[in-house]
Amino acid sequence: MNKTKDTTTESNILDAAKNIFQQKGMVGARMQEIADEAGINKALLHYYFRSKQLLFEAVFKKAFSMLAPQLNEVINSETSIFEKIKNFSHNYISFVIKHPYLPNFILQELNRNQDFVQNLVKEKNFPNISKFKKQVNDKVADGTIRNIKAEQLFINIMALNIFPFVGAPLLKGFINIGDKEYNQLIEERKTAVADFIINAIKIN
Amino acid sequence: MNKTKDTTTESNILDAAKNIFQQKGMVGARMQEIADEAGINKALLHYYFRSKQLLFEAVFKKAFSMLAPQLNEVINSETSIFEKIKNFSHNYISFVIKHPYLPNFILQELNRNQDFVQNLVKEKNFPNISKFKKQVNDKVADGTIRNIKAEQLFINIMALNIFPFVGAPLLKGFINIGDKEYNQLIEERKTAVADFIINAIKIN
DNA sequence: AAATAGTTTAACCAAATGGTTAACAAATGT
DNA sequence: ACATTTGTTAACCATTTGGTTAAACTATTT
Repeated sequence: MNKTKDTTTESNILDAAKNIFQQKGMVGARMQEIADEAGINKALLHYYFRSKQLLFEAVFKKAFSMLAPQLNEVINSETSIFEKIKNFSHNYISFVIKHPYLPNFILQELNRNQDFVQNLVKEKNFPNISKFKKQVNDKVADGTIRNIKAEQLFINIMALNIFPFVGAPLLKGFINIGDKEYNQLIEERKTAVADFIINAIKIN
Repeated sequence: MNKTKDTTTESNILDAAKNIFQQKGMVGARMQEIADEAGINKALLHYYFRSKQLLFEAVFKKAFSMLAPQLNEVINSETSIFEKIKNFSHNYISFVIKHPYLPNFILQELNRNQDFVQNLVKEKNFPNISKFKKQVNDKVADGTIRNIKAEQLFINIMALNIFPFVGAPLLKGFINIGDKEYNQLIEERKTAVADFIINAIKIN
């Protein structure tokens, strides 16, 4: 019947584990805490997912799969570079506002276990920027945008979109503002980031 | 005599703790591992620093104090905005190449303990961007740079400089390159980042 | 209704972990 | 020389933690 929001034990666990893992990370999270959050016994966690490691991987892959397709979709669409940058920035920031722990969680765990990323790259649907690269190179060649390496532009796009979330505590400190004002700045970035990037690369 | 490189036990410990904490974080680090790294007994850690928490705080503050003054110095210098952006980017990236774990360590721990940042803000020498803010507003007013909020420009500068380090594993995966090629990209960013920013804001 | 398979729990366990203690060694002062 | 402080260690301890077991409970099948 209700396929969208099934409250089976398994998805309950995944949901609870997501909350705890994203707040505390793999090493910081306790199985007991996840069990409590899910309102079940600790042994039941091991019944559904054999170990902490396997539970973590299930949560991580699910989290990653929420972000990767977005990137893929935008970057491989048939629109112009400028449109891609606008769409990606707006979509990504809107999405992450709803899942604020996500980027930090993924970055932290990827840094903790460098090999982990090898695993992800192999999976289908892992973002591939070759199309984007070609597009940038073409537009540099025909004089639409300034001379820039596609890789550098890509890094810049990711940096400007993702960093404000992972660096939020630091930035709030530096700028000396509270949550409310900071969220307002983030909100503005839905369009401001693309404007900034386009100004940086566009010729006339 | 040798004030620069004293190899007293205390600084030995701090050095070992820095290595372990920066790689594994506060929760992931083990006191035994730090003791081993320092080549001493575990009890000696507690003799010098009473607890893991206090040892961690000592390491963290030392790490933070390596980054903050740099930012302060550049941002409060008497040079033009463009010079500031150039200097900061070049200095920061050069510095972090030598201490690659530093940004991720600080960001991670700041995210883990949101209150911690309150502590840092109070300390003297904590970066203050008010001078930078005024400078940006002036330059917007006199038509030197495009209309942009100083806060947004500041976030962008930080993002473009810091993110390539904390997001390295992810970016290497997306761009599909190895360490060597990625380090080369980072090297280029010493100048490329400032060019990008200046292009984004400069009018003619 | 009896048997079977699937789900959930309380109690338990071994290993790991931060921290302590008490004894020992090395400086340091008198 | 002796006493006192400072530095260092091995052994120990209480607690936490991931994981297991066996029993109980529930749904499904026969």
